[in-house]
Amino acid sequence: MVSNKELQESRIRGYFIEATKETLKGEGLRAVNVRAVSERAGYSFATLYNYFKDLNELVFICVQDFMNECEGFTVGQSVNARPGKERLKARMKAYIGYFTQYPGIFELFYIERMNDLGARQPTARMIYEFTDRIIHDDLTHLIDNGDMNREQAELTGLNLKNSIAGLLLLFNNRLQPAEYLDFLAVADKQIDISLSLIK
Amino acid sequence: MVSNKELQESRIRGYFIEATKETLKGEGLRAVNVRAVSERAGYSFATLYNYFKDLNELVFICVQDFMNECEGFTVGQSVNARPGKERLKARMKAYIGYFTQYPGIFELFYIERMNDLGARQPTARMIYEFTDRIIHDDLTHLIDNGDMNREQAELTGLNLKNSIAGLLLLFNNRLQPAEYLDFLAVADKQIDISLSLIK
DNA sequence: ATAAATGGTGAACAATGTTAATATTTTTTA
DNA sequence: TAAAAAATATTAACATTGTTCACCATTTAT
Repeated sequence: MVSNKELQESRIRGYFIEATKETLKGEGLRAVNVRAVSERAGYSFATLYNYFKDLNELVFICVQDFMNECEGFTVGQSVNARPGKERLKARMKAYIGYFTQYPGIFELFYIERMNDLGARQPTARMIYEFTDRIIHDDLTHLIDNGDMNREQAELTGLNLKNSIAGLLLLFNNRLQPAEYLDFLAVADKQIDISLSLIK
Repeated sequence: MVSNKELQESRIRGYFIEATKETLKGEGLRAVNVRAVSERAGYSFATLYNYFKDLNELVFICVQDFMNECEGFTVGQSVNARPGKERLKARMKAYIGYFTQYPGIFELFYIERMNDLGARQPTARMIYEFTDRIIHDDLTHLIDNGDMNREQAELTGLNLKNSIAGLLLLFNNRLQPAEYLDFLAVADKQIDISLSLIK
């Protein structure tokens, strides 16, 4: 059971977390600063430090929430696709769509420096394994269906993880390709290459 | 012809650029700040602004130099490899080696925000096309040799570019895989997948 | 020799993260 | 219920970093 005190404390933490998430989605990571977030949460900037070790901790607490949201989105965008190659492709496209719609969240997942390395190691691993989780169902389905073997599935997953991270990095951070439509075409091609081990 | 004035000016710019490059290679991008670089160059921090628009401009001027260095390194590391698949693989490994040896340069190429977007567009394109340039010779060789067609070469290049960027991003920024030896093994696998369209 | 231009510098300001002392509110207790 | 104690929130202050500007020194031109 939770005491009143714990409940109240977790509510206030929630206000800060919500303010951070809104800022991240709206204005991006660079707009997230102690004063802006605290004002949005309805507190003075110093109050933040009564509930979080530092700004970095607060920011990385958002990762879990965004993961769930992103996973829900990709699954939702692929309900009508046939399990296997078709659904995997749909999910990858949704995944890419999510991170281009919210470049601030991409920054948070892949770019932002994790200052306190030891403490953030679990987060780093979580992020690393996040793509795997989204891919997992369909790769299993493809293996069970005899469309590829375990080895090929592993390689496909590795290639998807790396190439999509790179694709998003180059588009979000380097604006290459410069036009969104060109980017979508390249993304489409890239997914097809990654899935070419499937029978 | 260059006037005395131009020569002197370009020398001083060179001192700042050299100081920035040393800092980038040694302590990384986060150690690059106006006061540290200026002191290393032997001038006051304010002097920097007599020669460069801002710190960002100075930092991005280094890109060209590092590109040349990186290209020289990858070519040097692959002189004994047979042109085609073998040399391409050697070059990709050298490329990866360069950016893991100097994570600060990786940050500069792929991560660091380009503040003034319009002005930095050429740099962004240059970086985007840099990998292509390193890959180009061997892909051409493979096409001429009948080991793959033009379409397959394009896809291979795209996949290499994206997946290696992603691989480096995840290792340098998220420490995944956590051990360098594991990372090398993953990198090796990843290159093989990308090159699997070659006969 | 003096005036003008050039180049270099420190002072100063703004933004941001963070800490510590202070003020305020809530809770406890006599 | 009123005073004391505990908790919570806020303001003041400092450090770091990027940047601008007025000023000083030095060189160059007249």
